[in-house]
Amino acid sequence: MNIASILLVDDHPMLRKGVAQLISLEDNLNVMGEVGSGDEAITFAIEHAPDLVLLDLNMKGLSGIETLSALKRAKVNSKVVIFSVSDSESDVLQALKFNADGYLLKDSEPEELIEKINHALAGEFVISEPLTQILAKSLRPQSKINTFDSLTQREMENLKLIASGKSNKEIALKLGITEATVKVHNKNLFKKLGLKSRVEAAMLAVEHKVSF
Amino acid sequence: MNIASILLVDDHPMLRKGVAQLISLEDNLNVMGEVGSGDEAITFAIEHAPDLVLLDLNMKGLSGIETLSALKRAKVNSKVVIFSVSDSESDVLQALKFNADGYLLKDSEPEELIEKINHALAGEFVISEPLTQILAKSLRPQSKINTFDSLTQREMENLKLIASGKSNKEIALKLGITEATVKVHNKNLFKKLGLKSRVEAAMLAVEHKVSF
DNA sequence: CGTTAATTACCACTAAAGTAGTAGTTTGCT
DNA sequence: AGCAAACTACTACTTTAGTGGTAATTAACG
Repeated sequence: MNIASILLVDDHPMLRKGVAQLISLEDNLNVMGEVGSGDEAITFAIEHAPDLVLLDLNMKGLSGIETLSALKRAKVNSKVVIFSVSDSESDVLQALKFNADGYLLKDSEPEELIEKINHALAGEFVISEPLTQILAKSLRPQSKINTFDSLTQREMENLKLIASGKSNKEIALKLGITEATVKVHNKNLFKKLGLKSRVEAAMLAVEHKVSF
Repeated sequence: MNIASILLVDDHPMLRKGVAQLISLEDNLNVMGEVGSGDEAITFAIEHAPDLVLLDLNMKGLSGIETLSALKRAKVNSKVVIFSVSDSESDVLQALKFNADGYLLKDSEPEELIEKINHALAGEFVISEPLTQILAKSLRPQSKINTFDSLTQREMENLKLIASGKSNKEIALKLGITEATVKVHNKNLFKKLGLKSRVEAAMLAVEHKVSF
């Protein structure tokens, strides 16, 4: 196996040194460069095409996510693994959304870090153990389904049909009621949920993973 | 710590025995019962309220998912962990959707199984290692983003704003163009994607995880 | 037996959304 | 230079959506 080149991106030089040291102990890994900002990371990555970029999330200047996004847009052929202290759901999900190749926590054990980096290099998506629950949670029906508790059956049916792209006329046909009645249900459900339009209703429905 | 009671649900007696044996070796775990079908599982669970149900997915009669769904509906206060050979995305996602408390693969190492069961009992969501990638994948933007390749920049912007619930007027304001122009863009993008309304556009956008 | 909530339905509008066709600019490509 | 694509804008409609108010029917609750 070849030696894999790694770019460290973090605005804390101390931490960079620590990680660099750790990585340098591995025979098959090589720290190709260290930079302290997103801008530098992008420049460096485009220039040198490292096999993997270990990217801090909370940086001054360009944020980690922005950097990630820029790297992916630039079609840099490097794996990009987020390396962060944050275990917040939104951070993890954002990273996923922008196609990070992994998300590792800074408080991981050194051995775990090395292991996961190797897996990431092999093309696997890697994520620190404690985050699996977050992933799972975000895929579940939100408990916020309570939001819909105030809706009557009919209103709920309307909501689902709206979210499946149906017009009022089609809904009326499907439910065997008049379009006027459909409008009444819509009006009421909009008011209950504080919505302005059927589009908002549809989006709310998917957010809360209403099953159609 | 108390001894946790476990119900095994699997239509293969041999496998049940194997797992039962494995579990019985643990001091803090106790196999409270073994059943071979979803129906029996539901009856048993309601009757005896085990701390955890280890539930096979592919059973004759009531499927594992149906059983899971029934158990959750019945508000049985047991953790339900799926125990399956299937690592297919749809199975895992379905299990999540119906609020399984975990998803473990039958080819897990015995130690891992025991460990994960304990974690599940402690309230954690558990999942076999190889499945983390599946979870991650299903959260990512589908590669189908190609669908939107035919759209121009402006059409794309319109799409995003539509999907964020904005009206044509609001879109016009935001983009600094007239409402008439917004309608033109909408018309064109609807035609390109074969859509009938902005609601369909919005739904397509979320399906493909367009970033807003 | 009242009362309330849910469902249905109409009317009368106002406001959005969507469709068709025409057309002027700019930009990039040949 | 010439063409195509993208972006802009307008006119003129037609269709959907959404709001407000009124009201009858039914089922559930106390």
